[in-house]
Amino acid sequence: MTDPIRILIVDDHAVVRKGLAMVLRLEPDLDVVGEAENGRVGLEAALSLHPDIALVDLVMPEMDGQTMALALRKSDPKMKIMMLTGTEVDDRVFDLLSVGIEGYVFKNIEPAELVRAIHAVVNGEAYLHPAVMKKVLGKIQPQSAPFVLLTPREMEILDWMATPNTYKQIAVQLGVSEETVRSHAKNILEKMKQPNRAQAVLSAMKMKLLKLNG
Amino acid sequence: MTDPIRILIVDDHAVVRKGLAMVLRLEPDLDVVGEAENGRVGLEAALSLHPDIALVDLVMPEMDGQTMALALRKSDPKMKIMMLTGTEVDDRVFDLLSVGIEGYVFKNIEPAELVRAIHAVVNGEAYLHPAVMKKVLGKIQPQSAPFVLLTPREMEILDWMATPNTYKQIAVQLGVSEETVRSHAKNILEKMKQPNRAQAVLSAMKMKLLKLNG
DNA sequence: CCGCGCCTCCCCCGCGCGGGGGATTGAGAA
DNA sequence: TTCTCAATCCCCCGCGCGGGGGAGGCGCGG
Repeated sequence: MTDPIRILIVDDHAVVRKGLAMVLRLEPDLDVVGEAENGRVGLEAALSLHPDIALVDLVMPEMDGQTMALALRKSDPKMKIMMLTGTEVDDRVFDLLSVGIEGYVFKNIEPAELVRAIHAVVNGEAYLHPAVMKKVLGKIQPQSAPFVLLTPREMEILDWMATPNTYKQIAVQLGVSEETVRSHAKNILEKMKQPNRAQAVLSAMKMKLLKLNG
Repeated sequence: MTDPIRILIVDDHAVVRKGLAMVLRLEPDLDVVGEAENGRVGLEAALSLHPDIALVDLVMPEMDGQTMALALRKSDPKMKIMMLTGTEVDDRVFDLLSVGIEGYVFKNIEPAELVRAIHAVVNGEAYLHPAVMKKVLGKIQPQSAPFVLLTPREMEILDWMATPNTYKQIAVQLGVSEETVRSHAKNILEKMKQPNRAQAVLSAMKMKLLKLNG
């Protein structure tokens, strides 16, 4: 067997901390190495204790979980972070997830489930509560609002407009005159109601007409 | 108690179908109402049987799971779909998820976990295998934005560069001179090695320095 | 047949912008 | 203290680009 998983618990409610610690200590391969009552203290504890994973409450005095997670990400990008919250799931989860946390669970989670979640996260996977996952899925699905008023040729030009090429260079690539490209570009800008090339490309990407190849 | 959950199993391997059916029938609140050996047959079965959820294998002859899921989505958007696959997780999962399935599990899943997944999905939640979830998360937080060579002020200017505002207008907004903004912009372009404002913004978005607010 | 949309090409104008210089201040590191 | 660097401001130049105009050919549907 490998070393036990070192866990730091950060929550402003002592009863929650104690409860979590008790549950987790029942597992032989889990080791609660520290507790903290807010983000500021939790951050210090995390940086000195170097746990494998930090269970962090979202709402706390002094420094909230998101702020702490952000700071922790910068200081120690490898440390896993699992966020603990109530049961509300609003759009702020995306801000949270964009911080780069690996786990997101609710406080009413089943102990066995939490243990599994911790293992998953420490193993480099990610664990989100299904309700949160649903929201995330909904975000990547919304997909293709097919607002295509552009002709095929204009779509092609639009693709090229997302490149560093000047209209003259695009014209060479397409084997037409620069004036033709500029003419298409003008029509595109007008149709999309965008003031310039940069905004047109940005707008196109937002409405999924273009995909960022990267 | 409510009625049992009606399940349709679609897999080209009889042994998998039988195995799944056997495991699921052990649960009193689960009811396997049908089996099918490929997407085409599965689609017909789904539309006639109206199960609560369809467990669908990804790779099948005649019609694969993704095609079936897509067709099923159009015919009966409320029916839940859980995709079953091997253990490979490549970028095609995003095509799959964009179809709008609610579940994505591997065939080597623990029976108890599968049961929980089915319940979660039928309850309107979503269930993804942690490895898949990790990939999805990586998509919305492609994470580790280490490439921050920009100063805070430059980041601020970069944000504004993603707007239709001219440098002069940005300067007014920030309460500084146009020359200052242009100076920052020049430094940004040089640091990012981008030829112009449009490419800088695009590039910034690709490396997630900027997020498309939409 | 005739109109209409699409693609092609052309001209002019003015300004936003990229790229090249440089200067000053203040904060923080060496 | 000295030196670096972020942040501020200034000048000049040339070109890419947005916006305005117009025109001809071609295919397609009424």
